[in-house]
Amino acid sequence: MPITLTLPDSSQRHYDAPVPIYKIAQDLSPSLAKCALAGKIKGRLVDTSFIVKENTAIQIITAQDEEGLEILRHSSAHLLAHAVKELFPEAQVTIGPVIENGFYYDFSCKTPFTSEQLSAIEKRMHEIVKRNLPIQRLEWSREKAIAFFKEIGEHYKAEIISAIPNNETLSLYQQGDFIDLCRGPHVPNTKFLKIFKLTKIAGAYWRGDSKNEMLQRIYGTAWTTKEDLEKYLTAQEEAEKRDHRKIAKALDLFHIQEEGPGMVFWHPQGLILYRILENYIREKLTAQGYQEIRTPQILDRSLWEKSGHWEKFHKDMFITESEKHVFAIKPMSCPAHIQVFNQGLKSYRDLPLRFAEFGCCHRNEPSGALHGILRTRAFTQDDGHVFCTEEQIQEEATRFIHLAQDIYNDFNFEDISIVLSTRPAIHVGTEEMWNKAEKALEDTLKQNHIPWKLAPGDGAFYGPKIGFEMKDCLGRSWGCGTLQLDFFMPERLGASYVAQDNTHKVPVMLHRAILGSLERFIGIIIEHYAGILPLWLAPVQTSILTITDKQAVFANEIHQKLQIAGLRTKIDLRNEKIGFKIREHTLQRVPFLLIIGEREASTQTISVRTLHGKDLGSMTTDAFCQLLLETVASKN
RNA sequence: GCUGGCGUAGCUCAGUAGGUAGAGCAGCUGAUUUGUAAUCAGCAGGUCGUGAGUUCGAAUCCCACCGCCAGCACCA
Repeated sequence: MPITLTLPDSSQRHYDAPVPIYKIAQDLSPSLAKCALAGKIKGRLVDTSFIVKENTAIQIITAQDEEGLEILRHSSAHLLAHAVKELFPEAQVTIGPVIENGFYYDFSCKTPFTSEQLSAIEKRMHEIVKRNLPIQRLEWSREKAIAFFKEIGEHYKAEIISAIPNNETLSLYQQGDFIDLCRGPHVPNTKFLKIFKLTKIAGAYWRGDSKNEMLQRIYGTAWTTKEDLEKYLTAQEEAEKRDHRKIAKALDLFHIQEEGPGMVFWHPQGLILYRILENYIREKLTAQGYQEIRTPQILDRSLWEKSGHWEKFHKDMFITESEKHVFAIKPMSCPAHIQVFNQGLKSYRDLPLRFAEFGCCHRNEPSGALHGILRTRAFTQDDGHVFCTEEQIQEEATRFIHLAQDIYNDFNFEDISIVLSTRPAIHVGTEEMWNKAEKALEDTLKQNHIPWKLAPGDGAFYGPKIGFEMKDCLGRSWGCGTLQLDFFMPERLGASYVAQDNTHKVPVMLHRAILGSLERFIGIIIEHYAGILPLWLAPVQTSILTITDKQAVFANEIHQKLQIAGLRTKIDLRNEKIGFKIREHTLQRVPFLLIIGEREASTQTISVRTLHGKDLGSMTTDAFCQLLLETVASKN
């Protein structure tokens, strides 16, 4: 039966009989055939050995295509498993997917891999590549596949097959003696796999469940060209220099020590940044009709029992006691905010009622989760709770999202992902409530044309949430802003208002934060700006550097003027060369350096040098003040 | 919490057939009065994470604990 194939440029090719992809590539051009990794028909990726039997659109995939690179990485994972099996026959293979920038493969083995073994494995991978092994697709029955993997002692593989639905075709891929279960597609030959590097070893639970065995995971990265690989590795090294823990040490912002794991000692410089953020948010919230409150740090166990936290989270709370009463140090402020709401009778006319608190919370996070100031055990939330009617949800959610976007804008964040998390397996409240709540959040996102990712089952036990996630220097995501709908806790803690019809109704509560935790947000912005904070955030905005001590009097006058103008200034009168002073203050990332020598003193001007070494020339102190104040106001 | 790695001066790091510690920077003292990213010299600085053990002798070897780093799990 003749078939007609449509190419990406809309041209057509005719064949008299079914034809494999590699043949089509050959017919198109020999050079294309040489680098063909796979084919794409009807949006589905297939091996080059795949035989096309019907009229269809077709595309040849090479390493230049995004999908081609993914296939390369996937095949690299198989190559890794192949090498491991040759070197460590007793290791069992499990899964080996593609991830951002590379791949990993999980192995079950008695002893973990060492870093020396990692290089040996990498070397073996290169050897296998040189063997030019064809990679062939096999389609076996379930019985045959299970029997095969059991026979060769690959029990995890057998288990994986058992979990695959009966109606699905089982495909396996063979390169030399190595056979792995895989959906495919794969590159046609191991010779295509050259540009890769194994990066790290780590433990990982089988099926991502901590109750299961811990497997040994090997991570690798793979690229189309050597240059891409080098570029990636250099970029990683550069990214590591942005680590907020390193920068904070260099800039003397804060420290954490053994006696207080996950708890921050803020130094003077760091606290300046902290306070700027706090006051900035305070102003924004006040403008949005929030009223700031402050609630106790520890509260009696009975309140946490009522709220449901004791049952669900008491292992994660710090507990203390006094006179036979057990108290929990608050892990969040919401139950306390309801207590404030409950004081006095509330009318529907009071709603929406917006409370804000810079609530210092303690959570006993697992030791392995702690990470600088991005994940701590003590942190301050820019917390807030909106009490409103069901009808007001949409409007309040929209107001919140606009506010969040407005604030993130001031920090020039471009890479924020928005995640909608829906009901978890264990949750309170009725399905009807959840349906309503999830829909309300989804509608808000839709109405505001905000793209989001869905995270099914990731919601809080009392309600669904919208999360704003930001990335750190190494691309790890951290939750910052959040909006959580709660139809449950107000009722549980006895909140009510008098409605228009004179009945008592339970308000809906919106939990919300924009920075999330001040600690985490500061960590994120340090990495985001690589420590070079914009003027409005810089702990020291300008340093005055004298050439000799003859200019001390004039320098002090300037210092005083700048301080009166509300600028954060340091003065360096040390008997050092100007180059030395410039270097030190530059390393401290001070945005503007004022050089004061005899010339300046005699003309009553200042010479301004930017952090990036640009000479702004001489100007009067007043002109400089104005320049800085304008820059601060613009948040640039 | 789990797996692996790591923990030496204020900071960055060196220090294995086990013989009781070293550099640079910072600090202090002195000299230098200097024009846009490191002036010179001298001095001082460490219970080698903590505890217990092996040994004539431990930063080094063994064990336990604490913390940090990476990943996993967790993240109200």
